[in-house]
Amino acid sequence: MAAKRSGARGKRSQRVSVPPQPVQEASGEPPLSRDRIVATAVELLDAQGVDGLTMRRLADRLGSGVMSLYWHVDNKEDVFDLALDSVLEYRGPPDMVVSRDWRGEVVHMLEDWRARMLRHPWSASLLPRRALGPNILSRLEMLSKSLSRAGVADADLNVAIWSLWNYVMGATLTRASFDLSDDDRAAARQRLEHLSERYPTIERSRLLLDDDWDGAFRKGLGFLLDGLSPR
Amino acid sequence: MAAKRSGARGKRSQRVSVPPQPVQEASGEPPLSRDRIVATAVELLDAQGVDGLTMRRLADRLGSGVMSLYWHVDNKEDVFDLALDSVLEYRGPPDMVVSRDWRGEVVHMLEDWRARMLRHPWSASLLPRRALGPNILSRLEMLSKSLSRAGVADADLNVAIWSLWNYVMGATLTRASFDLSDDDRAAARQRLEHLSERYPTIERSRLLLDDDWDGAFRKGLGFLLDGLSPR
DNA sequence: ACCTGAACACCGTTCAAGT
DNA sequence: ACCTGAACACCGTTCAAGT
Repeated sequence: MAAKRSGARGKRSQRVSVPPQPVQEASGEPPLSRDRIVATAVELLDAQGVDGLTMRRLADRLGSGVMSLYWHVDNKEDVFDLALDSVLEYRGPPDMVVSRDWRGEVVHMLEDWRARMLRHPWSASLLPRRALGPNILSRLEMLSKSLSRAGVADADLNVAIWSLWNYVMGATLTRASFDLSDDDRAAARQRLEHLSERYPTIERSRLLLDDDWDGAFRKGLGFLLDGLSPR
Repeated sequence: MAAKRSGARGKRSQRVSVPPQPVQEASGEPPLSRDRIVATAVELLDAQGVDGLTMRRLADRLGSGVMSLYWHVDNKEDVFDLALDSVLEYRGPPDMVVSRDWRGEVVHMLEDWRARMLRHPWSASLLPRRALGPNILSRLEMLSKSLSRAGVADADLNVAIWSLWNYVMGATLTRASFDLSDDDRAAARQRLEHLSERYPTIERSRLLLDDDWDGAFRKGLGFLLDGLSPR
């Protein structure tokens, strides 16, 4: 699948004559680059999930040979690391959230983090097993500052940060994978029907059927922050 | 763990003569069975991780052809589901933990859950993406009862359960994957050295170098339970 | 009822080479 | 400096068959 190169020829004949590009053919494909590879990897991951990203498919989308990728990245792991961090950027709280309101700041950052991961469901499952990139480190740095400002003791700071990390990761991972087909939901629902006698309490509270994920996330986060706040 | 049956033959010669097995050859291998497949899958996963489990290797260990497995299980996913639940059994709290102490009960179950998953590090990453098996449902049922008994309002019950689930899953997943080689630790340590100026706060608190995972888990769980307890 | 080998359509990466 | 195809050693699963 080396190139569309000559494929553009005669598609629409009204294109103005392009100034001759030194190396690059007049085709649509810009040259390969780390950035292009990462952006395309994210597209592919969004479309096909973790298992859907293969070096061959990635090269196909980029209109290059498979092995050309290896000039720009070390290996597939590298692609995962780069794609992951690229998705976790944080632009900071909106101005509305006054900077004296540590709780508002923290909630905003964590909800934004979760939302971004849910928009790229593969990212949540990758994050805990990869090295931490700059974007996620920035988020932790911000968290640390806010909690300090909130009066969390230095001795409790790391525990507090990890607790919030754990909560966000657990919630997002679970939500991301339960967001499957309706068929799956129906199957689960049916499996639970005749389980009532073995698990009466969770059956009664409809634990596995409640689907207000956003509300539950926010409310539980509230409880956790209550527990973390200096009494 | 179906049987050692004929496997004992000739190990120590003082075994009494075994009655002749009808079909099975005198070889060491008991016949294939779902249980044997699952037990061997767990061994393989423990030894080689998620990517180490392949149908071919599994068949090898079992001394059978690859395709023989497919008589007993539907596919590889099925093997994962069975292996996963087999590892999550809970035998209940020890008698020491008086049953009036809801907090002690909850902490015991959650620490046992985490410990089991850490003993089989592949299990944590599988749990959120697979259907919930009977053993994990029992744990949730128990959790639900304890929290009810503790006075958590019915309207908060599901949120409380999911919060604890999230915390345990996040903590265990993170711990399981950061438990890598010493080389990795050294590399991370070095990467952080010259990051101090970009992330001063997490650098100062040594967030990424602290390795009292067990202590942090327990302490953070304490904070969360504080937040969940009716005030 | 239980087990099998051959075959198919895939993988990631090494290597030696091309421009 | 950048890109390439062929080759290697793997995958999970379908199929048609054997006992």
